[in-house]
Amino acid sequence: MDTAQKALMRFIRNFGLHQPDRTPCGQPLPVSEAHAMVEIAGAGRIRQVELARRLRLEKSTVSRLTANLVGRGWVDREAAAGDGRGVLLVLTDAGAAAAARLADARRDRLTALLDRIPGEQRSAVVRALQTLAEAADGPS
Amino acid sequence: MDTAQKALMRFIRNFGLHQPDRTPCGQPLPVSEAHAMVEIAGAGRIRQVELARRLRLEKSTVSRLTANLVGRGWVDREAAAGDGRGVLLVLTDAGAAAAARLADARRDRLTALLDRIPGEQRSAVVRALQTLAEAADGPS
DNA sequence: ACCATCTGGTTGTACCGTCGAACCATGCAG
DNA sequence: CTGCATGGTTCGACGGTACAACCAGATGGT
Repeated sequence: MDTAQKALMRFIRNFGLHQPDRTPCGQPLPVSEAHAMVEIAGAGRIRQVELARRLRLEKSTVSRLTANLVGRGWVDREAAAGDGRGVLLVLTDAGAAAAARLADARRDRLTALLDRIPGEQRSAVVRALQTLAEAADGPS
Repeated sequence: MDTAQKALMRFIRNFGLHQPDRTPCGQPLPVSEAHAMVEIAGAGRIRQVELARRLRLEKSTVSRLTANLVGRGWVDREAAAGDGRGVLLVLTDAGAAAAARLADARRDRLTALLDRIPGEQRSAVVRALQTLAEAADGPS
């Protein structure tokens, strides 16, 4: 459908998905780091390679990403038990607090968006988003 | 809603909106240029400043973007009639052909995505996308 | 035990994409 | 004509990603 095409592009631009650093939170946080924080917070303890898989990023990218988060004092690297190569990522206390703040900011932003949608359509839109995410889950 | 949050993030990652150069078309085209091509093709003849407004980008960004497109031989710059400052962007013949090819590739990709959605939900999802784009249209 | 291979990470290089600031030229209002 | 606003360009900086080269630890076959 052609209208879907335009709608998606319009959403991307309007919502600012194009703009690298427009993460609305206390500190202007790079988007990729925000995504990583969500994943680490959700997993509690996660292998770097697994994080790369979930974010669909190269291991080199994730390595650098992780270095940034460690630099912020939000993440600790631990040696993976039973595998001398692996690195386990864990949130520090500061990291957990930051993750909570980020979740708040993100929720605010999304709430603001959804508030502009008539109530009777809102749940349909949320469901559609889930469907879309699901559909995009498989191979490319 | 928290589920909407996760769905959106999942969609962003799964669909590869994070990855700068994953434009599926004949030539590996930078995403921003693809967006610009759509807009120019749609308008036929557009002021650079207006393009910036529609893409929600800085004029400096659009200036470079335009230079790239001109470099590809896809766009001509014309002087705006009645305003010595303005620049009018117009597609060349090659540019129009490229725009058509891009539209095809984009449609293919989106079709592939929508094909993974059960038929009875598909139209709802498309409508929801439009609603979302609409909602994200206003001030941030 | 040993070597080849695989796997997880790191570092180097390159590129895209964006912004803000400084700057220039043109238009416009008083 | 002076001062301000507007459209564009150029400069420098940085985020974000990929690929390739490399290293270290794991694994499996002989």
